[in-house]
Amino acid sequence: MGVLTKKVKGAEDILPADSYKWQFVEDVMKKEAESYGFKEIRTPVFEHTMLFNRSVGETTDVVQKEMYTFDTKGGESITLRPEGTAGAARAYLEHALYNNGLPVKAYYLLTCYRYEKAQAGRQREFHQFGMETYGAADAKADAEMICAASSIFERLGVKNIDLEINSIGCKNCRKDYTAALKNYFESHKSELCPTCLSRLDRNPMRILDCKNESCKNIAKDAPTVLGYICGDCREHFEKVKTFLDVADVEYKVNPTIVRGLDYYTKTVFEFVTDCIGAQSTVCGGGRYDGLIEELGGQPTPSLGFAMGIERLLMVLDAQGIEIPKPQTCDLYIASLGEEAEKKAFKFIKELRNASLAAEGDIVGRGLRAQMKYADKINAKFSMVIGDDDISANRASVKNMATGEKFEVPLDDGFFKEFIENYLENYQKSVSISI
RNA sequence: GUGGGUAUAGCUUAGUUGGUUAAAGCGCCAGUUUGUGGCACUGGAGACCGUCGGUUCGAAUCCGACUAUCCACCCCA
Repeated sequence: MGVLTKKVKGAEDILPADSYKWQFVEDVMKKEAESYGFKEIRTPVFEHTMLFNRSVGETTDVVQKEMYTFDTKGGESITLRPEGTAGAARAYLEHALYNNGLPVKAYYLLTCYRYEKAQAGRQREFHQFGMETYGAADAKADAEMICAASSIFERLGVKNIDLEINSIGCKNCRKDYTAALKNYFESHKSELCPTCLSRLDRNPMRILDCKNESCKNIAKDAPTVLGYICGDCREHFEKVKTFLDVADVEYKVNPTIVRGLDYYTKTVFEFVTDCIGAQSTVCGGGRYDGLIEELGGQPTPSLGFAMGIERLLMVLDAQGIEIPKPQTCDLYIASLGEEAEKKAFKFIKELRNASLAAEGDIVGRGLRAQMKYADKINAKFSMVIGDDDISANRASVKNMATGEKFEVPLDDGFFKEFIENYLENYQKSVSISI
């Protein structure tokens, strides 16, 4: 297969046979976000490279080795977004959204780009759903954010997904903690893996996240953040937990959760599962009180999360959760004979004008094959028009699920009879619900 | 960036110690006598067996390289 018919590594096609699954989960997400008072924000796929350097963090892996960065003909450095928070924060500042009153609540559904080695649950182009709140310092905002993520899983029927939370403190207490950690790991330097050795200077908190057995062993007895965070941060964290309890959201405190993007402060959380392979984090987020200020705005306590849609779909698949297939065709009209073909074509057009989904033969098949096609596309009703029917001014409509047949007139009375007597009853009997 | 696995029709796979025109199921198309789908039956299309090279009288099968893909490390959603 040549390069012309080969997709780029790490990219995926979402095919017609599967797109309904995406539409379904996206719809659940949108509805959920909107019920929490969030409105959609859409930002460009690319931003100035500096925006990500500044917000995601110069020392992070994402910025250092995973960004799709290029120079434009005008000499600007542009980067395809590796995540959604930076662009949303930029738009918040650029358009002074705070002037509409705080808090500002926004959600997004977008593609992200990271140049990583593709594997299960990790692609170079992937989709995220995310929610962001700006200008809310209270722990209730944290709890609300976590509730929103949690209820999306709940509505989709996801089981065995664990919420893990932690607090990594504010800028001040993190300084003390980082120093204590560094001190601790210095004394175990010889037992650390090479990667962790390099982390020791840059960002010792990441050592806690290492999967290497020896490092894990040392990390086990390392001082925990929770022992170092200041009074305010501690109080904030306690309040988050209290409100999660009030909302009946189950969680586990995991002191080793360290998010990989620099902007996080205080509350951090992840939803993890063991059913989709090594990339087990389906949703991650937290508070980023310093971000807006870092980008040049007024100090604005903010928070958010992002959910990987591919990973979420993998979870649904692994847990055997079936997404209802939409029944898209209301009426398939099969036709036999020249006059009948014209009549069918006209009817189909009129049904579509009335916003119904109608189809007919467009490849020149025989009656039997037309019926097979009607069955294949899962049409609700089918109808056969022959030249005889035109002179008789009657034709039969068939309910494809039950096989029942009904006579309908072939003139203007058709629409009234078909829509009112059959289609509406059918709709009621199936009653599609989310 | 480091490892490991896999590569045969659109999909899932079979192919015996190397031996003629490379199988099957699903899917697709057409038919099974007059104008009605699902079931069943019949037939058909569809594969340079990932690529290049080597061993051999002979390679889908053995060897090598490359490429693609998958999984894991790492990182993150």
